Amino acid sequence: MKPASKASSGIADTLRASGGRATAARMRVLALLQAAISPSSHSEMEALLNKEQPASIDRVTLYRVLDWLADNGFAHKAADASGVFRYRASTPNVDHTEHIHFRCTECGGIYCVKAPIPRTPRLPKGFHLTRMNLDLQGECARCTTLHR
Amino acid sequence: MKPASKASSGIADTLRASGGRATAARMRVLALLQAAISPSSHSEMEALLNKEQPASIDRVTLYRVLDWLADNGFAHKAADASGVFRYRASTPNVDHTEHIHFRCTECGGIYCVKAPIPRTPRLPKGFHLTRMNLDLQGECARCTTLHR
DNA sequence: TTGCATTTGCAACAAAGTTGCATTATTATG
DNA sequence: CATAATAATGCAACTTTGTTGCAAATGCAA
Repeated sequence: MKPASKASSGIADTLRASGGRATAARMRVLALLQAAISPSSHSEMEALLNKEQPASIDRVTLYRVLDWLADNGFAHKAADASGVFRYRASTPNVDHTEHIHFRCTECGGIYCVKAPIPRTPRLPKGFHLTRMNLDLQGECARCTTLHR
Repeated sequence: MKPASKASSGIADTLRASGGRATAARMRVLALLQAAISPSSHSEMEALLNKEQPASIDRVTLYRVLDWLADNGFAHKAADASGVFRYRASTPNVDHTEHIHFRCTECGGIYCVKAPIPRTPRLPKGFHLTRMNLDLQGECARCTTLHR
């Protein structure tokens, strides 16, 4: 038998797998992100959390939890059309390094696009490339329909 | 003869054409936007303006001028990846949409790279692409030599 | 040149996000 | 199970970015 330090509730193990700790805040926030139908802002998450349990997670902690989730591949973070960051649970078991992302400027959602990565352009002598990023922007299907 | 109210310096007439007034602030800001190689933020514009003439345009006025230019079709306004609004002249002297930019992470310089733009990837149904941006980062030739 | 609406500058405010630090909670280890 | 190490949290204060109301200045038409 394998007792496991605390509760091995799936999400907890997943979080621990990244080297970090499986805290109550992280699990609640990730669960909410996974249940959300569209990318959520910090203030929206805060409202949600306070609704299900008043004065639950500190403002700053929520910022840090969201960023931690994004930094560790559990969520995507992107600014929406009005410049506010929105977070969205990422699809597990998908490697995001080898494909292109489409960013909806309306809702901030990030979608994977099946397309070949363009080959590295030739640079003038002496220039050294360390990062190349193809950024697609526009309006996603959901926002297009909702919007009109 | 047609004396024209004040100075008919091209830009002034263009601005007046939209029904608004051709003020000093609007002309300076539009000129700077047109000269800029990449979209500029409010704070960048403010720094530029103060460099060429200290304490020249009020912070709030600059916000209003930029928004007025955007609202009247002289500029485009969009939030960048970090959530800050950036403005770019809508009819710049040089068209920067058809080539790629290389940003030096050392000196911040931006260089135009002659390289073919990758062809537009196929998107899922309902998705609308409005901007595609290939972002190259690294060290420019000058910094590479200086640095080592 | 004058009248008047439009712009500007100023002050104050608001929202979004960050930082430093003391306290608390998680987890590995004995 | 106890506990020490350290990672995460809460709190207060702060920064940056953007907005609003209003009096004073300016542009423009007549």
